[in-house]
Amino acid sequence: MTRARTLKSRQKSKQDSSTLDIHAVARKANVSIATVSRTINRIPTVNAKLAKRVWAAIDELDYVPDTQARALGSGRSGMLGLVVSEITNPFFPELIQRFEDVAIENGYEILISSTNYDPKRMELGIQRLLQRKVEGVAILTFGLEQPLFQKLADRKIPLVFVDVGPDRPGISLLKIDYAHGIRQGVQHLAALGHRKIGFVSGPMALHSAQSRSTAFLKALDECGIEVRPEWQVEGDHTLGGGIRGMERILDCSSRPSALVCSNDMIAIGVLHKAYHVGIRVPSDLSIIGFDDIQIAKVMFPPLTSVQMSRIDLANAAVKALKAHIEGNNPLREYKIDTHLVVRQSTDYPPGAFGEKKPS
Amino acid sequence: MTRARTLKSRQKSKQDSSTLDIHAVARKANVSIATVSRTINRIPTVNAKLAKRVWAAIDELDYVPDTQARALGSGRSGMLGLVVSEITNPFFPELIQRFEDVAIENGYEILISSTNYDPKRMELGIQRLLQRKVEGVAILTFGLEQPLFQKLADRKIPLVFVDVGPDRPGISLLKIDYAHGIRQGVQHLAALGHRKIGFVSGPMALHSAQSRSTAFLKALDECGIEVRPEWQVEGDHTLGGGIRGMERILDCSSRPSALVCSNDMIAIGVLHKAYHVGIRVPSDLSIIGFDDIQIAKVMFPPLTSVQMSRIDLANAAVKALKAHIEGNNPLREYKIDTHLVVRQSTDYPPGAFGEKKPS
DNA sequence: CTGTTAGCGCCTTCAA
DNA sequence: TTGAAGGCGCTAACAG
Repeated sequence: MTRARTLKSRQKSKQDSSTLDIHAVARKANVSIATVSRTINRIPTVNAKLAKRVWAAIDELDYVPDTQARALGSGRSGMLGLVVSEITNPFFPELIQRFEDVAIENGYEILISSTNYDPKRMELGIQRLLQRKVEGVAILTFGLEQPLFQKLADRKIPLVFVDVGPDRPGISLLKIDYAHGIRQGVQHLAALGHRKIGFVSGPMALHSAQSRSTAFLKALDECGIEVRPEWQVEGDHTLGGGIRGMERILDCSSRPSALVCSNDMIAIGVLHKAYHVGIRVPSDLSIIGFDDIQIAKVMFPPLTSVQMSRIDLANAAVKALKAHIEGNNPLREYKIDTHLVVRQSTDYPPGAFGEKKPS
Repeated sequence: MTRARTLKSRQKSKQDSSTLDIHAVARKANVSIATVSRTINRIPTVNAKLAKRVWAAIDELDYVPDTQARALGSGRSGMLGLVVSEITNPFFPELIQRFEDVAIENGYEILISSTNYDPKRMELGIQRLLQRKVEGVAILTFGLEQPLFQKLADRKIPLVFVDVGPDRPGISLLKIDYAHGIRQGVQHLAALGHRKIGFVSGPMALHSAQSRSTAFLKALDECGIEVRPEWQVEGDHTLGGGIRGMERILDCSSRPSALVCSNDMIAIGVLHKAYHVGIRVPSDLSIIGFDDIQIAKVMFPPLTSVQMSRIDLANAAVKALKAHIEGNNPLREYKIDTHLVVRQSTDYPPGAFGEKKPS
């Protein structure tokens, strides 16, 4: 069966006569390719002398192993997928950065897919993740339709969701304690004397937006503050959503003295609109955001916000995925805390002292 | 030499008896794997009837071709690398998003690598790009040390740089016309009556920061405005850089009435610091940013900024890379325009009317 | 502990 | 136009 040793030379762009592959290294180091492979993979049973020769050869040739081939041979792609809603919302880059760092620390590469709230786009993204044979996927979209992830689940790819997800093996949840931070926010406002508090929510189709809204209503109740439906407006988690939300508030017959927002982008939109119509923050209106993104602290005034740690989120996500992949008894749920960061967008309600009402 | 047909069963996690690979599809469609491959790759010579059968089989089995294997077989990874400085600077996500969109439209996947201004991190990132066998890399870091990209160049991987880069085949440049937008900015200030104009630069190690600074000085000269070295302060392209830059300006014996900033993050930092010490914008101090990131327009006051189109940048980068990869006479340079967007952070200098100086 | 060798899943020439 | 079969570069039994 020995066939003519056809000098391998397909149309591919071979630079020199021999390709810079594991064979070249093996030749140079005078060992077998298996030894080279073992050395690269840091398998401890390799003779130190040989290993040194191998590394030297690698160095000299400037050899870089081909990840694709490695993945094919080993059956492990070494990639984690990360699905986010919208990369242009500053919350996500901060999350992505941390996720990437942690993933790399753990020997994984990441493949990012941003859905932009578009199911079609999301489906394509998932298709790509599938094709690249990701070993696990963190879906940090905060509530987009889960049916779309069915394909991933079908292939038994470990998954991490935020808040809620199917109760099946291979799936973990990052349970965010919205209630805690939001309660702190409402209590903070109540302590300042606010009784007229509104809420600009995210899209109610998003579970996370619902949770925040619910947490707000509950906190209001706990403080014995009346809920005014008119002051519960729905936006989306963008600047525009905040601006439109504020416009809705402006239309109210009577206006709230404080507004809690479902995320910082909304809060910034609200703030912007407020100034635009001459409402001063915090003297006329107190505002609380959610997420505590980086720019929150340099807004004018610096935004009081409920912080949700991107670091904790990313850490937990990678940790969960890794546990699933390696079979190290992954947890079903990972708790993520939230807490209030008080800055200057909240203050006493107007007229709290001496009824000085702005005209 | 015929060896026992060992039922393929390495430790790998095979789900069922047969893997869901191209063979399964071929079997189901009653064709050879070659035909399946051709069908998937949309090679026109495939009989329509067969193709239909193949697609049906693919659909039924929910088959997804393995990109890794495909890459190995074809020698094309289908990936483009994108190196950015700092994913948490809002300028970059806007760029990344567009780059990704365009890349996908053109059949490429992207691999992002953010350097965080850290050479070590950058080297690791490049290593990863190499391992993944990217077909081209856009280095949109605006000026980090190029020697680090030697490895990419050595392997003849098509490269795109911003502003400057080695003049070699396979390398294109995105030439940004900083001068135009910055001149507009300075002229705008001059027209308002400003004669005392300072500049908060980015790190001068960055070519793009130098270019902006140079463009500023040139524009000043063109307007016949005196350059005051004390008012040229160096920062970095972050919020902190802006805050520190403003602190340096505050230390000056006499203060400028307007400040041009090397990017929006600096401008926002400056704005923040200014308010912090009671300087009003734009009545006491006019500020111009650069980049025109999304949040610039919702700052208080909305930031006047020199816009550099992320869309144009991303489009040109992918276009250049694609031209190189496919050998379609790529251009050496692609021009990117900049222009001023006037908002409310610029106004007449203090005392322009009736010498009303704030105490 | 090292070397030999059979795949991994696909692409692509080659012969039919 | 289709099918058969040899790589692509690497990993991981298996035998020594």
